[in-house]
Amino acid sequence: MNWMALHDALLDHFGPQHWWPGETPFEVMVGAVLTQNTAWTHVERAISALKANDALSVRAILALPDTELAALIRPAGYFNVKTRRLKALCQFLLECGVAEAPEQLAEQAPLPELRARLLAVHGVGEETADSILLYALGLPSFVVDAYTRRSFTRLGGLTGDESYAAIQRRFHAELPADRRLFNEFHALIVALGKHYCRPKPRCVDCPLLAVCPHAKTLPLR
DNA sequence: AACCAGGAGACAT
DNA sequence: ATGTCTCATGGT
Repeated sequence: MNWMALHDALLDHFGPQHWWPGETPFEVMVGAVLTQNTAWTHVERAISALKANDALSVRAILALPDTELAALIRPAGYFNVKTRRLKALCQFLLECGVAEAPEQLAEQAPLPELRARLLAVHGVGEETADSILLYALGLPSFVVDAYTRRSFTRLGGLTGDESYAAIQRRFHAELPADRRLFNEFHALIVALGKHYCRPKPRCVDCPLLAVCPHAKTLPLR
């Protein structure tokens, strides 16, 4: 199948997704950690709580006692784990000298090095690193998530057992390194996943099957 | 009432 | 390198 054609079909079907839902680059970074294996609606409450307590900044988060930070982000789940991860991320930004303007992290190194430095931060795995690179810093690093693997497996573009790195290489090979394209495509894939590629699919009559001729014969898993 | 959500780390194999 | 367990709230 043609991956660019799939993007166009998705855009036509679902319309622009306006991702990432967040007002500032730092808010996007925090959201990237909080949404790990968690529904976005829960993350919104946690971020609202942080805002309501003037805690949505690098220094404010680092200044909060763990128990207080955990209480604020409680609705996002895994609050003890995410408390440590948020602090590790903020500590990293502080040490980079971008505590007041986290978006300036993008000026400090080329994309591959930035990615490696993010991956070295506790609690920042591949998807979180790429989410930060793409949606907070505006750099063309494709985000691969559970929906991406499920949707493309079901549409016939992947076998389903590829590693994260292998899937990302595939996207980078199939598409021009355009940050706006990567932004919209990933968001559209999530929209597709939510509607048609849940673990237990309710509706298998996906209107996008026309773009992916092999999809009809694929087992749903 | 089980199942799941825009994962990552620790640990064993 | 790859597989399994844990972390936790709140929707459907």
